[in-house]
Amino acid sequence: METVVGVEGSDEGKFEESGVEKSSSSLSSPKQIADPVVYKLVRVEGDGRLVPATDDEVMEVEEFLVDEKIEIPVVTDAGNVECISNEESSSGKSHKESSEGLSHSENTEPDAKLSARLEYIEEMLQKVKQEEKLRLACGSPDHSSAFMNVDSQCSDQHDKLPAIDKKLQSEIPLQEIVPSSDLSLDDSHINESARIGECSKPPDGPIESGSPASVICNSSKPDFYTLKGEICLDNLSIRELHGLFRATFGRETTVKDKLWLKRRIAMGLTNSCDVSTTTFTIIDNKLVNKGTDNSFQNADGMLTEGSDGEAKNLGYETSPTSHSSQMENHQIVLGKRLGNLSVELDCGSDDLQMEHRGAKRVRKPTKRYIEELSEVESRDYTPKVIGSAKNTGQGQTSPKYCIRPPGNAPLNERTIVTRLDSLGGSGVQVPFVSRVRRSRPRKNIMALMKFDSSGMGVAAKLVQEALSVRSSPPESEHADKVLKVRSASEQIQPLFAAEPEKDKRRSVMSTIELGKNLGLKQTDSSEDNSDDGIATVPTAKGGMRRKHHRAWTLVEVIKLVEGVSKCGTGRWSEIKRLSFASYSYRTSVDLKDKWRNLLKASFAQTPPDDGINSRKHASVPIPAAILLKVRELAEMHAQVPPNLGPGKLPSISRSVHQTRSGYL
DNA sequence: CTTAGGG
DNA sequence: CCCTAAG
Repeated sequence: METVVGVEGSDEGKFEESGVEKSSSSLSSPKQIADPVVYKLVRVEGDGRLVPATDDEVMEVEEFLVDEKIEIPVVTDAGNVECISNEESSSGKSHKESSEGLSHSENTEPDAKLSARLEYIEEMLQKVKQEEKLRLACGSPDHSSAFMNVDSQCSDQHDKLPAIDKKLQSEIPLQEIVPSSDLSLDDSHINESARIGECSKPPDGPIESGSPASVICNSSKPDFYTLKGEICLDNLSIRELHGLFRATFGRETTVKDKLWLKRRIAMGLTNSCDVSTTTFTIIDNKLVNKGTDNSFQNADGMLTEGSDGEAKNLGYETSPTSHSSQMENHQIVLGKRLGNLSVELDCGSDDLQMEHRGAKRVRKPTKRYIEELSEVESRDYTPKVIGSAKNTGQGQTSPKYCIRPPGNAPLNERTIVTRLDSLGGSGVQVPFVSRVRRSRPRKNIMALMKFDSSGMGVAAKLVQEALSVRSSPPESEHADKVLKVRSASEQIQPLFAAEPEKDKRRSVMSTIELGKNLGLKQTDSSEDNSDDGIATVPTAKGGMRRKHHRAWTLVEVIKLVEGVSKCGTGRWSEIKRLSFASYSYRTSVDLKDKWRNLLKASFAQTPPDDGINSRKHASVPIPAAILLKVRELAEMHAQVPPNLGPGKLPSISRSVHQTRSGYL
């Protein structure tokens, strides 16, 4: 015992010296609550997070440390050595176990060795640092982390939580929904823990409850959380509770109900405990390479034989990277879980919750037509809600938004796309449905896909940033050009990844047909744009207008004329097939429209100008020749089928006459 | 589906 | 360009 005490003291001193104050500071500063809780659960906190709370425990640890010391050297450097370490640990463990017994309980051998301690300390320091880093990176308040640590420690030391967790898990593996959180503390806790357990599973991988840890857990009892939650929180004032709440959940709460606060906080704590426990467990069983993440884990290891090996590894040298990553994930997960929890539980009105819900409900099943009529609706209307994206939080450990798993079909993609609505300036995310050409998917589909992909990229960005940045519609063209290259390849799957930066260009597909086609027209290089620059322009007022407008290039016009001359007017589909096969965009309708315009233009021009194609105001100057041709064709066709247009003909004929006269 | 016409 | 209505 004495030895132990001495050890503790030394540890403390060391920690302080090293400047690992963080743990202590966090603990002390954030909440008074911590003290009570800590005391009960983790007494060691004050000393150092890592140090076991109880003397007995400490002793145990020391023992472990010794072992570690001995064994560690072997395992040391490998970050991945988990397995090895484990084995070793197990071997070492066996010794300890024999002496200690399986349960971490206080089987202590007063062998404390400084060297072991030192190592341990070092490890701790590293961890702490990493934690700090993470925290900073995440921007999460120290408190939370402190909490987590505390929790973890507590849980670890007592092993009660883990036990609960395990139990719950085994019992209610898939229960996600908390029926009623309000019922009783116990119930809520249970539910929560169960849920958490489940949640934790996916990210980390299948958890098995056969590990030593589980055994330990079983031995322990579930009263822990109750104690923690109720007792600790009981003493706090509302204000303190609020603070605690904030620390725990990272947000403010307006609720003044002490009970509620307590409950929630308790839950949060429990959760965190659970999480940590779970992680730990997982590690034991699965040996995730990440190595143990948190100091508490180390503590665990020390205490429990199971984690022993891991602790060792860490103590010696864990690869920082894996370490950090793990931690990050861990934290994130926790946060998410908390968030979910809060959402589910939400007794009061929290912004977060509101947001979530709001997002979910946004979608409106409106019909397309209706949509058109009412712009507002159009925006909101979305077949598939993106809400899913938001929801993703649950199972997903990944910090980023996972919009959707990549393998989805194009449709899905489209669905997924989210657009930040410029509306109101508030960065509301609205699912964006690209308006595809209803009529012709054919080749256009490709274009669409591409479009979607681009759009998606934007969307993704938006989502991530949640800023009011809107895709610049006008630039679409430019973008198109830029993308051109990519567009060619693009036709296939945009494959928007969950990754925010979707911009990444896909490897080029063999599909450069477009390029070939383009090759046909030498005239317009600009025209060759294989991709259609479809961009939807969100008009503040009218809703989104497709900016699809693709300027007709001269080549196109020429082709059109040619086609018309060949096939005649009205056989647009034919023309399209013949002359515009290469152009995916430009539907027969488009051709027709263009022709109409051309006709109009030619006629309009003709009178004033003698066929001088002065008309250059348009970006694309149409050569007189073309106009002439158009006129000619118009005339011809008009004349050819006299039946058709008695009404129409007159005008044409007249124009023709004029033209002719002028021409001739 | 394609064509023709209106917005 | 988009959207629809007709054949």
